[in-house]
Amino acid sequence: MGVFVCKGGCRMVNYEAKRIEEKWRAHWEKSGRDRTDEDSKRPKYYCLDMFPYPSGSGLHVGHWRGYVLSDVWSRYKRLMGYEVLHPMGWDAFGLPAENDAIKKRIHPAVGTARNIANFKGQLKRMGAMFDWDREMNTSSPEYYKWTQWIFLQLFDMGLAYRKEMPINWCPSCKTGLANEEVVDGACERCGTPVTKRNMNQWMLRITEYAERLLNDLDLLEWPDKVKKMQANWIGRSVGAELEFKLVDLDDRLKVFTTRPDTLYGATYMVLAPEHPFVQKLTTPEQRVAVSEYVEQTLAKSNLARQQMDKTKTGVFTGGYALHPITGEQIPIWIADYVLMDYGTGAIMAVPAHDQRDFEFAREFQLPIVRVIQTRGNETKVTDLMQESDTGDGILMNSGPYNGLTVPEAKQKLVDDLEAQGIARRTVGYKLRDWVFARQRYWGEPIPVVHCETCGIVPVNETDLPVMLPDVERYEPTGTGDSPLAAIESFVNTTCPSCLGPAKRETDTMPQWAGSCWYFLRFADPHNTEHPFDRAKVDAWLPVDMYIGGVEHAVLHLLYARFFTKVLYDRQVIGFKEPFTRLFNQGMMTLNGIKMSKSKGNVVNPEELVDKYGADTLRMYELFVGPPEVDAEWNPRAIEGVHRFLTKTYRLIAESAIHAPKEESPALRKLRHRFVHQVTERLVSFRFNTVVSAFMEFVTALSEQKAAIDQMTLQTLTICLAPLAPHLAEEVWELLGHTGSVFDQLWPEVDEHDLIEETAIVVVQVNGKVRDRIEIQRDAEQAVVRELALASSHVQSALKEKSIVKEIYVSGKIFNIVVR
RNA sequence: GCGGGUGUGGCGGAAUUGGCAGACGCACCAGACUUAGGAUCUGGCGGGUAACCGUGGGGGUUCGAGUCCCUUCACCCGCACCA
Repeated sequence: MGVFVCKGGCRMVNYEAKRIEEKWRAHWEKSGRDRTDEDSKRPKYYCLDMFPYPSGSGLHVGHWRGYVLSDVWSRYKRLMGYEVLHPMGWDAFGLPAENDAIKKRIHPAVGTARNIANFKGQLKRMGAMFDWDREMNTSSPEYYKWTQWIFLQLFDMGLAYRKEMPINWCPSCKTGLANEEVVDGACERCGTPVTKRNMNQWMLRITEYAERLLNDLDLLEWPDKVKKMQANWIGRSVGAELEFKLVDLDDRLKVFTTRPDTLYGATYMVLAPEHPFVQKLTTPEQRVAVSEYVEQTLAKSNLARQQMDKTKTGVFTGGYALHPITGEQIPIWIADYVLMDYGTGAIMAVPAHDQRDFEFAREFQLPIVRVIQTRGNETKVTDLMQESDTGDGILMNSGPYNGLTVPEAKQKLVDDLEAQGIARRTVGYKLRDWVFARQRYWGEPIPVVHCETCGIVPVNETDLPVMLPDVERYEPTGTGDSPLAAIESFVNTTCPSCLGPAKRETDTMPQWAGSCWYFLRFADPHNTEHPFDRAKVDAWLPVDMYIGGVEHAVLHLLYARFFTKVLYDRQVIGFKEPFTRLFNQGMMTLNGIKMSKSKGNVVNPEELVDKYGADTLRMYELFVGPPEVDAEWNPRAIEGVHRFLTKTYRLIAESAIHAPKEESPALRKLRHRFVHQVTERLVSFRFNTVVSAFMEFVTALSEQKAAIDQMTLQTLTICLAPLAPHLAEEVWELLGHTGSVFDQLWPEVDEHDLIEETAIVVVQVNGKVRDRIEIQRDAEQAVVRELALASSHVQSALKEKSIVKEIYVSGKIFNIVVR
């Protein structure tokens, strides 16, 4: 124990964080303290961090936040008697490594390995109890073999398919993107505006799972915000497909609508410019205008199509449809506000009751017919409408349906049209199938071959993994081919089916692929025969607590849920949802902006660990604010936490020597109140207030005149252990124990010790505090009243007033109402 | 536009079910110990001389509102022509 002599000659214990932390880290490593025991009789608890992409820039204090949180939680659960699985691994496929490879001519595997070593060292210095024996890396063949295996299952189930279609294309990353990766019309990674490109693509049929992905959100203890974001993204809407006959054509036009009740208000139709009917509907007079408009639309980037002021544009095709009931002719237009990949790519436009249709109708002087009489809107002169009216009401201008309510009309109209075979109830989703191929090098090769005679043939399971070959140049070709296409030894192969010559698929999987199932692999990370042993996975999963940033709300979290459901259907696992509970930690900001290397505003944890120790930084990360809220880094405030730990260390170290066995009743009360408070705040994830509870307790202890007893010191140490594990182990040893503090159990609270005999009652007059009086807890109201009225402060407030009413909240407040 | 969130001292933030607003920490001020203090310890610290006033603004319910209701403003996040 370090001791220094202060000015006055007193000897003081010195808190040597660095020495203590190195000592215990070595200790834990040697004893295997952090390894998860498969044979433990304790109940299981799986606490998982969203595993990191090992970037070159390492960790900053913002990254620490989530890892500290999960570690505190894991250690707390350990002390609560659970066998905790708290693993860590690397989401190691991805563009930065590849871009680095292009720039520096280092193989991505080399750069990635170096970054991983760096990350791992940093995480170890944090003192987190990761079970490093389970470490894994999505870019290793041992792992991606099974990612490819899962792809084969998807293929076999018909959930992976190829389709020629215009997809989102990032000209800078030179690859296709999923819908989820396009933010405000730009590439999520690099911010480059995304364009459309027609490509033959691997897709995953995630839409097939839309309904279950939506419904099963109910099973999850996730932040409402995230559930809403997913629900919103899936975007379920109930409606109907209606068929319209076309004038002079044999075909029927299908439209999707959620408002079949407004059928009589349909004054025109709109097709997406890409709609297959456009050609045949267009009359010779309109041909030029139409093809010009179609060309224009296709040339527009997504960004332009979205962000351009929403002035409606469009062209009349010259064609007409027939109203299914009245037989009236309805002109058919094309406009880019109708999207080809939603619904049927065609709509019936009801300008009176849809704002977009209204704007379009105004722009092109198309008729507007009100068919719903809404409350407070008595006008029947539809030309006077200033905007569409989407309110509820009674049908009008709708022939036999007049007088029905909106829900009645929806029901009856669809029933009637259904009877004629020209309507069908359907559900539409905003969710699109997942573009699951990237034209880049550093990813899992998609394990199929293209055979001239057999077509697309999956690689035999026994031939997995399809190894990612070494290449000379990593640059994307930009032609839509991945760099793998240039490697003949990779491309040329034999067909697993007919054994004839065939070519390998050269696209790779998107970065999300590996993270779609890594949480399963952690239960059995070294299995070479299977992706994992089902019994192990079913025993550990689902993840009890999943901690990570909210930025994955619809990307990773939706994809991982989809994979889980597929594997459940495939009977590879026995549960439908991967993550029971989710917690999103807030970001760390500096000068109000998100901390990041690229913005040049990172705070390096290494220096802080050197100066104060990891325990101080851990605790400060918690103290900085509510864990779910963004927090501004305050370089000074960490001092306060460090002072607290120094004080705590001294208090325990110095008290340890002469600590009596017997505890005083006062300390016993103090201790129980503390444990109660800290536990309550911990379980409700109010970690910032957990830290203040410690501060208050230690201050109260240091104000004690009597020596602090052993029980109190032990309790303090155990409670502190999840937050400051190194310090706790050290003082646990100083208190004379030999084992790890993490083999102890979290202290229990005796409710009896929380009850105080006396209470302070606030005396108010007309709601204003006038005095405080001490009473026996069970004092009768009459006694309290007498004491309250005896107070001189109260008396002066009562002067020349008469008492109207008295309210007594037992042991808390006595309020006298006067006039 | 739609959906969600947040507004409390100089700052970060506390405040079970409506019941003492400002816990805890930072910064600041004063003092102690010191050759010295960017160490440590003690005290103070919303505004106002006071009565009182104070949780973005206005209104309401209540004996009592940061907390509930209505209204309004500001900022943040998500979605965004999804028929």
